[in-house]
Amino acid sequence: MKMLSNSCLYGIRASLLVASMGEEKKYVPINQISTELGISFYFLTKILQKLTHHKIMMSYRGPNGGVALAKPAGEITLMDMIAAIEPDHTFEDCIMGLKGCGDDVPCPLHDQWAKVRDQIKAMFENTNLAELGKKIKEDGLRISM
Amino acid sequence: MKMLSNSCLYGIRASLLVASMGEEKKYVPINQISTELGISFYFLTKILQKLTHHKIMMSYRGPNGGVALAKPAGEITLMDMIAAIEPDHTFEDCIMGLKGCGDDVPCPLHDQWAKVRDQIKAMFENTNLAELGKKIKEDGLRISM
DNA sequence: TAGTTTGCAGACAACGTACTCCTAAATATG
DNA sequence: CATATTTAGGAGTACGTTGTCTGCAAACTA
Repeated sequence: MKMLSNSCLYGIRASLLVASMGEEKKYVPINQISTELGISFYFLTKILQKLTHHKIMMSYRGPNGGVALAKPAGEITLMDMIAAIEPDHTFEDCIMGLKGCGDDVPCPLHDQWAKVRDQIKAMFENTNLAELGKKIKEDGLRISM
Repeated sequence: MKMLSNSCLYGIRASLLVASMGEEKKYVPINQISTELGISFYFLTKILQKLTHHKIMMSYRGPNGGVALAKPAGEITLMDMIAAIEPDHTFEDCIMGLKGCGDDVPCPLHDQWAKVRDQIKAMFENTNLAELGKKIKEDGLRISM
């Protein structure tokens, strides 16, 4: 069950890696990120460009250049990332794909689905990069394969 | 947020329509289903073929032919439909797309996501066509656009 | 038997996502 | 200024899903 596109997943994992690098090294080269995460350099470049366009990251060209978070990690939610990378992604759709489905004219699964859907939405809205980064460091979790 | 492919959605809605037609008219022509639901006839034909191959539906050619449920609607769950139409669909994947993520080596979102994921899975496993069809009839809900 | 209705099967086109490659622009360093 | 490094941006490829079309097989009807 694929909730998010690969682009989105790659963007989140890359941001998490940058966030976990700490402050000492301001810009992280995309080449290094792609190598550590096992993601195509060319593809990752495109995705991170979207993030810089949306002011979630900032970039710098030339030697010692790369990308860095444009805001504190605690102020970047997963929902921000999704909105930047997959702008058409919505969390309102009917699970049966019916156009007019809603609280007033619900489809047969509407009530059950709306509850679950809202949980997912809340999960993305309430999780920020700092929180995730902390878990990665403290619990020894990983964002690479 | 698209949980199921269009093929799956079309298959479910078509089955629901057939189920709601009652017993008097044994076979329902695909042409009629596609017209009522606003789905491409050619495409729907392909999808329903998958269902007949999986013995969820049965078909009959020639005049007064069409498709019909091969079992009582109460014995066909949404999960059965998904398995037949989208055989590669799994409900185990990590939401971050990480390969080895699981209860033992969880990704930062694993615990939250596993709970939601299991709810979705249960929803598909515990809902059958009879139940949905009943709601459609009694509550005046619709499966067309 | 001939013609009509219906599903079956295979090929094909259109589209979006994923991914690759190449050139240009910016920046640092000698 | 020349060269190396690194992102930016546009073009192009690969593949799966969606959707279309055509010919064929089965079944009914006259």
